[in-house]
Amino acid sequence: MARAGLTVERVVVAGAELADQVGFEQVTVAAVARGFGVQTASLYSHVKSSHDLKTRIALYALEELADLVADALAGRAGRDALGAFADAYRDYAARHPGRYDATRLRLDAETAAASAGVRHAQMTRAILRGYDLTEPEQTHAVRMLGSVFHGYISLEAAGGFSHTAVDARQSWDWIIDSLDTLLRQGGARPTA
Amino acid sequence: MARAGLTVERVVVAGAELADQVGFEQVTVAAVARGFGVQTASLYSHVKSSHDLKTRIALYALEELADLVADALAGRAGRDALGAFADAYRDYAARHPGRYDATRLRLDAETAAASAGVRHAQMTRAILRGYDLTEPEQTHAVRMLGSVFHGYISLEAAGGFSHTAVDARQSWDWIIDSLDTLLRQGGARPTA
DNA sequence: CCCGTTTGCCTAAACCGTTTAGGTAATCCC
DNA sequence: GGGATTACCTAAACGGTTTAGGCAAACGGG
Repeated sequence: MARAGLTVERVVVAGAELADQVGFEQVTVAAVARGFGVQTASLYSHVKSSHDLKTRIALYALEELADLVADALAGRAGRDALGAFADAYRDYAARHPGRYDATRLRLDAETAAASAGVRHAQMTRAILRGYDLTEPEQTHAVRMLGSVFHGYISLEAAGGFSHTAVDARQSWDWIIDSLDTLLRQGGARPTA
Repeated sequence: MARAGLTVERVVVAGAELADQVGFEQVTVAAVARGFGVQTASLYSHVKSSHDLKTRIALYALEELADLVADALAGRAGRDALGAFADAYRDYAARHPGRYDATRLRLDAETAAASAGVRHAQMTRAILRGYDLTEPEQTHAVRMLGSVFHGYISLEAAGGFSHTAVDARQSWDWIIDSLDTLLRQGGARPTA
């Protein structure tokens, strides 16, 4: 019986590719097994469960994305860094929709703490260091940036912006410019 | 054989309640049937498929939320309206997590066009009329507001903000204040 | 009020994905 | 070359989905 040469890594990568093709939701132990021409039960030597498989795909995508973002950020600061940061996320979501979805899988606290999610948060804070914000404000700003990018990308992926004539790219740029403006003046703080 | 008196509406409402209890993902034709003490197959006279059930729950939640938002908005304008609008969403998500999740179900174009999603967009535009924005800017701003609220609520629900000491409510208020400030000055348009 | 129609719910059965248990054969290491 | 490990298998239970076909309750008209 010729072996397919499965390993956890190969299974996870195959799962990630499958996610991009058919959607993260549709990634199933059985479907991945079919891709390898192998019995479903055979994969259970490599992954504990369907949920385990999905979690591993999520962690993999999180790493991959963090690497790309780190690259995009190298040597940039201010509005330039903010734009590169945002574009890295948006590009990844466009190129790898399934993996990007995986990225949003709810992880339990300890798994999350050990994941590349931490690097994402660090990079966001690094960008904000280019602006002049007090401590609680910086946290608010981290949350705001996460919300905007995350929200925009989901809504765009869900087709939420395709009904209007205005180009999504223009809105994206306008939003980034606005955030930059806002952060430069220290956020809400203006009517002081 | 005593009839349970099922109708599409009762099935959908039961599905929505179940979603709030166990999560939208876990809503299944079989589970709803169990709730009625009825055979699974019986529900298929009322709902075409599992996907059809979920779509109907989504449309129901979208209507309900639009009604609440409309109420919250009545007689308000400016920062006041913006805050009430945002809080209506956040409250709904907190009170009915399953239904809020349903709200984000990917709908095909025609279903979306016939849904209460249209009212949501109209209300967002109504708020923005209180600020002085040119036409393309208004569309950008609609997208930005949608992104922020949507993104923030998802991230908060996913537990993304629970690792830091800073209170989520404070961030929320800071973000709304910031958006208000930003919109009052016309968005990105600063260095003119 | 009774008969025909509609409709609400049923049983049966096929299909698919998940998961566990236990087995066999290929490969690795000494 | 032999013993341990690894990769993959078969078998089987379980649960959700969905279709087909049936019976009985409710309903409306004569």
